[in-house]
Amino acid sequence: MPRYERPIATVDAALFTLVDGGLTLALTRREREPYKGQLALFGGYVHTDEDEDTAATARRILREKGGIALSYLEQLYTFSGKVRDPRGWSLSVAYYALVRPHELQSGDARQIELIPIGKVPALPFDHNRIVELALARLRGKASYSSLPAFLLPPTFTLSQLQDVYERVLGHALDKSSFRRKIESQGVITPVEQMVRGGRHRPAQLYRLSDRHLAEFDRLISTA
Amino acid sequence: MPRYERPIATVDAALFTLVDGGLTLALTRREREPYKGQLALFGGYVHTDEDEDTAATARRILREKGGIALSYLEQLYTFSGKVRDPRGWSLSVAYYALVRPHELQSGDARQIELIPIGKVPALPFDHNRIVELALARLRGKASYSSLPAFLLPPTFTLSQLQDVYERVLGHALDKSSFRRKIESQGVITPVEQMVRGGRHRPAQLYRLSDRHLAEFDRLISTA
DNA sequence: AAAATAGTGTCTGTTAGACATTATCGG
DNA sequence: CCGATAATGTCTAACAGACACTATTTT
Repeated sequence: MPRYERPIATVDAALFTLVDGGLTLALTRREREPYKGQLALFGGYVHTDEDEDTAATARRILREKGGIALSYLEQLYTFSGKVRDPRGWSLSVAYYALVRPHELQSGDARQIELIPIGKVPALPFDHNRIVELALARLRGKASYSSLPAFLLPPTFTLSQLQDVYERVLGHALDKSSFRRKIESQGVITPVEQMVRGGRHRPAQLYRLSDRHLAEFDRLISTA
Repeated sequence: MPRYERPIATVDAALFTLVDGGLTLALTRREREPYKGQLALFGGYVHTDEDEDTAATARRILREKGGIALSYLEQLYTFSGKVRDPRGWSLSVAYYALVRPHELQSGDARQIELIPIGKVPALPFDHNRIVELALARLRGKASYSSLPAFLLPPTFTLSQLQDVYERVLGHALDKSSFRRKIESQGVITPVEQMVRGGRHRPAQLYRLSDRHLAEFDRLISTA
């Protein structure tokens, strides 16, 4: 048995969604010390009596604090050290998660604050580092996977899909190249329905071919 | 303050090197229970009084048990749960590391067992999962970065470099395409020296242009 | 000269990027 | 018919993969 004090073990989650089409971080006000009342990532202690593993901890915290159905959850990185938490040597297993906009409506609005990713304020602990890493991971995976589609409703048009990719990646994409790439990768399947709206040609609706994340054989064009 | 017991916090490291040109995993025999005497990854408790963070824990463990100078160290994933360790709810921050073959000579040979990656036996805890994930990460990064070069001496020929890439990736590469890719990415720099040996044309020696990992703008050919 | 490996050249099919064109809706 | 967005087509440059060929050493 160890002679050493066990570190504090917590889980933090960077939760992303779309608000008015823009990539948005969901934060919450801390209910306890330290930093009580401050805006921070969703986070909490590992409950060794009820959590199967740290992914379960993350899901429990988001369920308790927001009541949110996640479309994607992935472990990001584990942050650790003596100084990152005033309570002492700590270890935070960080996750990032995506939520579809219409799912977020069902969350407890009083416990969720939505901040556009360009306007994230200074956060307690090393939460700004976590957000930066989560964004980098999100952008990285967006360039070679179906990840951004998990921010959309179950069915969507190709224009909507291109728009989310552009929002996540942060730059414009060529329509023709984008469609070629997405269709050649077989990650989406047309559904028997069209969207009519506005005075223009109706758009084909699609869904993800697979409920899980699909990786492409090459990168999305960098335009 | 939490009402919950803190989980056990450990660090495990999958250490890779080359032996006779082949990718090899370095293991050690456990000095303590549980699984005392069994072959396992290098691992140990986080020492909150002396370790700056978990990367420092990993370096300390490898220093103590092997006396090894690492050429590369990267956090891999954090494994957690109630059942993975007989001592109780535990959390292992897993790392993987690369060592240059000539550096391994300086390690304590009695504490290191070298196993070709095709012949890794059943290991305690979830160490086989860690090894699999480490290999997958290593192979993934090999296809778009200078990572395999960290398994070579500071200077090397292009033939040696291609050989390590092939060993890590597990398949042959086209010589012409490989050289084009590597040289176009600017990750290596020729040094003022040639290697003469064998009855053939001497080879140009190179070194990495940067001490750090360099990523390519596209994948290495899949041949 | 022969053997062996280092290093270069060339052809071809595929793909990304740019951009133009056609299609189909609502009004 | 017009405005708007959906969807498709075309051209070109860049690149990967395959493979042939040349270069320089030792024996």
